[in-house]
Amino acid sequence: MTSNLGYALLGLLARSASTGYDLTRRMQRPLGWFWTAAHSQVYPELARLEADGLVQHEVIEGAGPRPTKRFRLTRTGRAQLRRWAAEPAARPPERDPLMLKVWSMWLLDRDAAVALVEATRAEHAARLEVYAGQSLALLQHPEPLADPATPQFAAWATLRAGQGYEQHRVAWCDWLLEELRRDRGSADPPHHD
Amino acid sequence: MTSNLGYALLGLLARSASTGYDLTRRMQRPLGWFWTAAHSQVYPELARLEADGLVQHEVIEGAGPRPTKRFRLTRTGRAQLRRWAAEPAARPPERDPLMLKVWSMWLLDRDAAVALVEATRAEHAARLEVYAGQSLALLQHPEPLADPATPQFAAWATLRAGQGYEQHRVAWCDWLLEELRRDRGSADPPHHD
DNA sequence: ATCACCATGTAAGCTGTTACATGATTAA
DNA sequence: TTAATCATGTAACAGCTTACATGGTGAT
Repeated sequence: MTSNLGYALLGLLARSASTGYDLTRRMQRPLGWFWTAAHSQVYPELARLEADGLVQHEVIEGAGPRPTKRFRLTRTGRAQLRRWAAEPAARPPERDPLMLKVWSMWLLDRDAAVALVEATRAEHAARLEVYAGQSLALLQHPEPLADPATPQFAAWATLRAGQGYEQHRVAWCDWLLEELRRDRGSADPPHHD
Repeated sequence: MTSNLGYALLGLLARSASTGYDLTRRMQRPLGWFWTAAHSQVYPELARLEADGLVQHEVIEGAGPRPTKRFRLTRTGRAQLRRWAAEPAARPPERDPLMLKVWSMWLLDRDAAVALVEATRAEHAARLEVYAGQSLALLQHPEPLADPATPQFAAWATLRAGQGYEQHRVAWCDWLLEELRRDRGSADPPHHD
């Protein structure tokens, strides 16, 4: 019954115990490259995980107006995380807002289409640079990257996937720009409103 | 105020007028490769679009127990679709269940990890074949593919993106499998529960 | 003095999924 | 006669986003 968000939190807690606040921060990067959550989602989910016996908290001294809780994985939680990680992942229903726009791109004149694709390309290229920095940081300690049983290896694998994705998007943008620019004949859109 | 789903429907109606039922079917393929919706979402959305003056319906003869409605784009709807298509697309918060599993893959023994990645690779390779078939179908009429002002060109561009994406995923799986298999020393997972 | 950071929660609203509901026509 | 297809809707629920709410400590 545990949700994807729940497993994201378990995955963070398997690395180290944290407060809800800290988990929210750790969700931003690098986990946030492929799964995000706001704190308003994190706190109720932690309560659910605790009700299911997958995590436990102890109250520690902290700065907030309410008691500060440090959560850690239980043995049950760790076992369930392992079981879930081994099951094949369900393909998510892809929802790509850019492709939705491209789907209706035939209504645009060439300049508008080119501008859209160029803006997209720039965003993906920028993300690639962020990943390159992250990559350098990981390569500072290359030993664990060779061992699939380390969390560093897992982070490395997801980063590689992110880089591959961005490279594919940049290449696609370049292809599309070439196609759009090759077309010199029909600069007019099909209908003007 | 129109949602992505609304623009998906407008994008379909810009190609041809349809009933809600037919729009639901047309959402499956090829639009469904990057945006899906169930009929329970389509009907209320069509009502909203009509309230906003972006689509209009006429009642036609049909098979259902209720009046059958054929929807078409209004001039306002077409103009709004064009405006929206030209604006840069917001990057969606990426949510990739596979990467979530990979993030916790360091808890698995090598065989389980390999099995997971192999299953993933097979799925992406299968999708590539589907796209290849779609590609052949589009290439039966190659003329409009050279003209960015045709809906065929737009469909072609999204298909190209889909192919690039699947290729990148397959390549990433192959890289990861190699990494996992190269590691012969630490076949044991870090903790057994 | 004001802002950022630590820290935890609730509430309202939107999007999307699954299930419920109806009923005619056509093909196996 | 049984199932698939055409055809349209509602309801319940899950997940996520945005906003509301509180209050202490340390830096500028």
